[in-house]
Amino acid sequence: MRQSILEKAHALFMEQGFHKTSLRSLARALDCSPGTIYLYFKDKDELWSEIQNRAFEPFFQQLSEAARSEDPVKRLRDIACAYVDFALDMPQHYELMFLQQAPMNADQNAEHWNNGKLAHDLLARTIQDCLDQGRVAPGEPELMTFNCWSHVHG
Amino acid sequence: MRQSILEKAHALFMEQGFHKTSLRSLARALDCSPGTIYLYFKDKDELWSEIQNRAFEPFFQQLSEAARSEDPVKRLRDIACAYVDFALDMPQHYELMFLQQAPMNADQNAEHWNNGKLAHDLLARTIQDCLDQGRVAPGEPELMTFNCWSHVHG
DNA sequence: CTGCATACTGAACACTGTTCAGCCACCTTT
DNA sequence: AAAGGTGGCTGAACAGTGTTCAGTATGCAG
Repeated sequence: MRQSILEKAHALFMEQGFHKTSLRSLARALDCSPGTIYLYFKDKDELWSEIQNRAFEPFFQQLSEAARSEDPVKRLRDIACAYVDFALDMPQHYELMFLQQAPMNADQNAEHWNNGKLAHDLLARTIQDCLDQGRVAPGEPELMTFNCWSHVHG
Repeated sequence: MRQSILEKAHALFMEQGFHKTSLRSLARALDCSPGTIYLYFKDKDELWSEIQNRAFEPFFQQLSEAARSEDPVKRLRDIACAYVDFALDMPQHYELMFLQQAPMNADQNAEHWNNGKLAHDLLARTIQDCLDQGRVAPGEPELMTFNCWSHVHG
């Protein structure tokens, strides 16, 4: 049941966005009552977080597969390419991850952010390596991570 | 009246965000009925757009004042500085403009986007000038505009 | 005093997320 | 076979939302 809720919700969120998808219509699409959803997710937000977090999983996987090279600079470049490839190859996933502006307010710093954080850490680590080897101009690592992130993202 | 709606809405949106601010509570804060708001704005979204667009006004002004230099490269740098200064000096405004993720879905390509577009154009023009003078590595102008934007933004 | 705009009201509609008493099928235990 | 739990699910109910619209008040022309 939990699984089928996740799948239907994924589909509906994707095609209608977060706010225009009501739990009632989701329940109707699943042939169950609205209350049922609350047996598996405490919130609409929690359901959303779960789905969004799952969307990050293949993303993170693709990024880490790309980051195999020994040379940290090349690794950085590979990650960037993987990032863009992912965004272009699976636009639905990408949209789900980022463009869908939704709650986020509640738990931007919460534990649900797993896979997103993993990806961020991967990038941060690579950059740190570059710095350690003196391969790029030195600077505040966290700041550079963000810079790279938003640079590729834009 | 229209003006006082805008002001109160601005305040409430800012301190509570878009979704947690109901038109009813806004009406209560203004000592008027919910219907009154609909005499001046056709939508909650339109009210929001209006406010967000107004928030861009001083931003654009600060940016264009910074962009006085003859040298396009220096101009580019000045714009970037002005951008960051604005974000740091007036964090409420900045938050209202960007971090508040709200409708946007409806009319991302609509006419309301005036001041935001002005700022974007200013940046695009400056970059074009840099290119024309061969002062930076050549590339797709629109893409570079976005790159710069997100780079400074991040 | 009458007519006519204008500015506003507030009840009503069709939704929303969320809760909770109660139901029903299943699995012990007696 | 009867009694008692127990977990999964229901659907009515609550409090709130954005939005609409018939109706009211106010002030200004003729």
